[in-house]
Amino acid sequence: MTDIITDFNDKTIEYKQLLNDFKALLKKNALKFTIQREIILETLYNSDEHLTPESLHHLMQEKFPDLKTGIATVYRTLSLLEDSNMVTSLSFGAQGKKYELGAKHHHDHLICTECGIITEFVDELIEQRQHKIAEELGFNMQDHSMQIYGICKNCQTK
Amino acid sequence: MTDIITDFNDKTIEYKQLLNDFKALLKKNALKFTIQREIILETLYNSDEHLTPESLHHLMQEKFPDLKTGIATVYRTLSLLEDSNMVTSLSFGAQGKKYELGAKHHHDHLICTECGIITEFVDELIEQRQHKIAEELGFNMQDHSMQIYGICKNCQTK
DNA sequence: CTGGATGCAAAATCTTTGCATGAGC
DNA sequence: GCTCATGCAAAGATTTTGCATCCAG
Repeated sequence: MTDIITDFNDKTIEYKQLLNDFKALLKKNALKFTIQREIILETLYNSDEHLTPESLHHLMQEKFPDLKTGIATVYRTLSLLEDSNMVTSLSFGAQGKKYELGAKHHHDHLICTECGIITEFVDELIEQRQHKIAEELGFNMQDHSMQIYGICKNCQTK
Repeated sequence: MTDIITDFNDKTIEYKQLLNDFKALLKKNALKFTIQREIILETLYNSDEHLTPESLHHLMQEKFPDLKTGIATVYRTLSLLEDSNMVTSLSFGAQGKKYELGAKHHHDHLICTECGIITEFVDELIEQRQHKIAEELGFNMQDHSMQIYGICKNCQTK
């Protein structure tokens, strides 16, 4: 029943496929595939962090200094991706929203409040219950996010 | 097993006690108990909604038109309360953060990504699994937070 | 070619801060 | 009385928008 995954190397979706999905989405809506949009998608894909519009913009400028993308384009593309459920936004404590690609494999977080280490896990039973709850309350579930806070084994012995 | 709570009438903490906690907190930090701070706490307590700074400010002005509290005071007090863990903030799709009193009974959130409405629930099975997972991974669990995102019944029919 | 996309800068929001005044303690 | 809190307005941040130009299809 339990299915705990603690490493993050097996991305579930290939970039190629992701890119194709994006292109299909654009075509379907008579929108255009631009180099800026591609780079935004790629940067999101290659980052394991949750990015703010600003940090995403910054990463893009680092990696592609020649192409000076405007921050407005980043905002516009993130909205587009969010509206079509390709990325999700979250915001913890601090100001501003953070975005991540929804296509990466799903996982929850176990966060040590001492040392900050983050362990990822998935529990099938919880996943199922979440769907059930959403259903019972009439929600069309799209996503979820869960964090457990505690003190990790290592920090307990200090 | 399932224990879904969608209404909010069994507040676990009396307002008196909450107020005392707040006063103790202030005293401990050599801060002052002001009428504005009291009204902010009371408004949070009497609201079943998750409030933005602006909506909180609005409610206060409705109920206490004589006392014209500045929005800056609302922001300052919310920061104070959040720093001392008396309130927690959440932020979903839309812009801006929403605050709620942390002293109310424990619950998780179901958030509509269309209209932003937040429904609360508790599921015993999930609570148990969380403890179990933390244990299995050697964590000493302290707390958790969970949000399910989706589209609410109402928005689905639009 | 044509309509959507971009960059830029201005505008609109949202949040924080400085300062003079007012109020707990 | 001191010191912190408040309100106001100005300053900062963040996000959105208008518009001329550019470019994918």
